[in-house]
Amino acid sequence: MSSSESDDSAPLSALVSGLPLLKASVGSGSDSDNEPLSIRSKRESANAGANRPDSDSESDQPLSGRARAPPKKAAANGKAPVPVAPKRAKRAIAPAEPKRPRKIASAAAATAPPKRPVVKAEPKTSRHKTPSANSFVDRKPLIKAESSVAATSFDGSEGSDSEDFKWWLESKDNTGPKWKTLEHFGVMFPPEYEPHGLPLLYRGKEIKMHPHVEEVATFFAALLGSDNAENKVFQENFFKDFKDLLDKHMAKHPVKAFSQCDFTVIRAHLDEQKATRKAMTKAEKEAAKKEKLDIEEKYGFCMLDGRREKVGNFRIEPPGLFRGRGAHPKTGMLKTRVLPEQVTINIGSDAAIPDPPSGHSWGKVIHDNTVTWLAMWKENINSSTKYVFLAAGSSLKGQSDMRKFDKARNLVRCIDDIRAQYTKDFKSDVMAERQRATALYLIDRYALRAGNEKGEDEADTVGCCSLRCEHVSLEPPNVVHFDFLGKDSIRYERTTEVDILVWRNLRLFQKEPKVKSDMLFDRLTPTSLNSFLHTLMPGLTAKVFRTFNASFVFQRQLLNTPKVGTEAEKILAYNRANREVAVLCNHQRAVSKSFQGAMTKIEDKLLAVRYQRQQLKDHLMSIAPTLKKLRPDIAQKEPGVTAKWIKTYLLSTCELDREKARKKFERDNEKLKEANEPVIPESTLNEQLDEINAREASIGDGTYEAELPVAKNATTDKILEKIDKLTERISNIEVSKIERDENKTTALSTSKINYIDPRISVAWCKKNGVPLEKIFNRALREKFTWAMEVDSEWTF
DNA sequence: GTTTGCACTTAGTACTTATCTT
DNA sequence: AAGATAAGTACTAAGTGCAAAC
Repeated sequence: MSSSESDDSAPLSALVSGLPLLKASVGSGSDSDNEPLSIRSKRESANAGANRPDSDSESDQPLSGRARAPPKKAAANGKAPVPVAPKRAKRAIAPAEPKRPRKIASAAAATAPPKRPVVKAEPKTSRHKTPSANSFVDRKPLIKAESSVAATSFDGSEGSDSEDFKWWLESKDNTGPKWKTLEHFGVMFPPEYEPHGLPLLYRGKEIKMHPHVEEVATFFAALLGSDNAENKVFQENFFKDFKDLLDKHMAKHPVKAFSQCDFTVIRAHLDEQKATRKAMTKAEKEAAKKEKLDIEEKYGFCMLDGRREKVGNFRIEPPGLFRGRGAHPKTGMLKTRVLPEQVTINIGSDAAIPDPPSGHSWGKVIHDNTVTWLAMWKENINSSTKYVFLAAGSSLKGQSDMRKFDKARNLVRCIDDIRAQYTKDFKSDVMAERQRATALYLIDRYALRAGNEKGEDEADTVGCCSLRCEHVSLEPPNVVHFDFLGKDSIRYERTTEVDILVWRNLRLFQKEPKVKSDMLFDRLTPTSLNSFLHTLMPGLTAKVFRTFNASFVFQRQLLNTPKVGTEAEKILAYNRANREVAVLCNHQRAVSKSFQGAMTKIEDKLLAVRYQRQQLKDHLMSIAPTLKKLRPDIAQKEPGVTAKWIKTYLLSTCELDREKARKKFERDNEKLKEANEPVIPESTLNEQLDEINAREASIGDGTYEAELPVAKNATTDKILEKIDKLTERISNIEVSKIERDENKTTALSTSKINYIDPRISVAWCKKNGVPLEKIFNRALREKFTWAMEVDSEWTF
């Protein structure tokens, strides 16, 4: 069980051994490391050597009774016939009305004084000034007046842009209103559906559809060939909604079965449209681009406390088929069109209320400055709320982002105590405490999510608190195998060694009479866990551990950056550190369709270079066999470069060379023609082709003598030099191959955007003289403006 | 204490644009 | 200059966590 045994399994080995704290080659595991690590490694070794009397049998006694307590929620997957109250089912069925008036903009302030000071004006739903009538906007120059869309916009000439405003220099707590004044242009609606009039084929017969029906058929046609369209549940849900529409709008239609529906006519039309769009002229493309920019100029910005700030998702989500992830029971259902009447606008009480689309009115207009959203509507699938927020680079988002990282950074100081606490609680006599401690260990070490309870009408995914016995299998003496679907139905699979007490606890929590579909931590909920965490550090919740560990691991991994090295090498080290974090957080992505092809290409390239090196080695051995003593590598055979491979390779070069010769011939002649000069006769090309053909024949019968990649009379030194060059190329290709393979399923962006404190990266850039643009794209630089001023010595 | 609603963060994917190869 | 590939963006689903309502 020595931790060293996992070192052979590549850079990510530390995870296998169970440590989010990866083994940095710099000061790995030594107490010279940062404070928190040293404590942790001490605990690590203490636990490893712990020779604690096996008291499980004793502690089982008082606990087993509690363990028998029925799980809060039985398996949602229907595997277990445990009687379960359909907890939230009614939520989905229940109509939206009557809604409890939990928050009425004006009344709330009067009746129950909220904790945060709320500045609210009375609703002014009726007051409809047009934005252009607004004095504020009036004073602005009409920019882009020629535009069809935006006659006015917040162009930044008044007030200041958010980027000039260094909010992070002012200390600001999280209490109080989120803004004082707020002006914006509302939301943008998707275009109305334009019927194409093309039929559905039912049992081969054309059926022209009502536009409302046709629209939905077209949604499905667009997905033909995708995984969604192949998914049974998706098909069923789609078809039910589709059929309802058919029944509603088209009397006596023959459509009965999905299997008889053929959407290919519509699909062909969609493909055609796509091709047309692709084939647009440059001017047309420019015009479309400009139109898009104009829209963004108008809706894409708002004025918040007099500053111009970017709005995030100002477009109302268009109708379509709900693409729930994983085994979502509602996937494929029709997501209906959102009308202005369903949209609530949140705006400053003194601001002009944006015009709803003509002939429509807003559902509600409120003036709630305790929230950050500009508009809101309810979506019909899960009746969840959709919001229009400011963009990631805005001051509001930036402030909460900074608070998030500061909180995680706070944990650096508390983590030793917290770990000591939960380690102690592994042995608690109180079942709930033992479960809590064990769960916290998993959250801390493996960056698991809290794991809130989920409904019957959602995909069956879990986090730490909602783990079921079936998700964890144990192997003596202390090996744990996790296998479950987490957020977005991404599989979490990991085999690891844990603290022996954790292992015994997990065994205890799984004990009969529990069955595999029972909750592992039946005495624990995210709420109870979080309220316990609050007692350890203000504001501490389960998710903070993810942020903390991600940033902490990242900073530690960056110690591997070579002190002397090229920029590329440093960036490589940076990306490796990033990847460690991504693996820790289980940030995955689908393997791209082109991956295998690209991989094969790299392998071919690698073999081709190896072949060259083999040729040189062979040559050296023949002209200077004694070199073998000095350079034993010369005698080594290149792996993969077999006689069979060589033959195939050489033959493939013939084909390529023929193609090259033809192309060159054509190109040259075209040029000559243009210059009115005599063209090269076809016979010249034929001579070249004949040569290649002859080569091909000699390869075929084995008489071919391959050309050396060096001059015939090259000295041994020259050849050795060339070999070394090839060796470097080979190792470069191999590294890129490994990188590519490791990145195949790992997404680095999520951790970079959400988990890694940007100040670590900024400090690293300053320290290593790497320009920030090399690691943060424009969006990230905008998002993290608040982090830019730290110096090179800043630490998380 | 439990349930529900709400607000906000986190997440992967589909599409678009920029850059590299050939 | 086109096609391939990588990088970046837009989109929206799916989480967390707080607090009001019951």
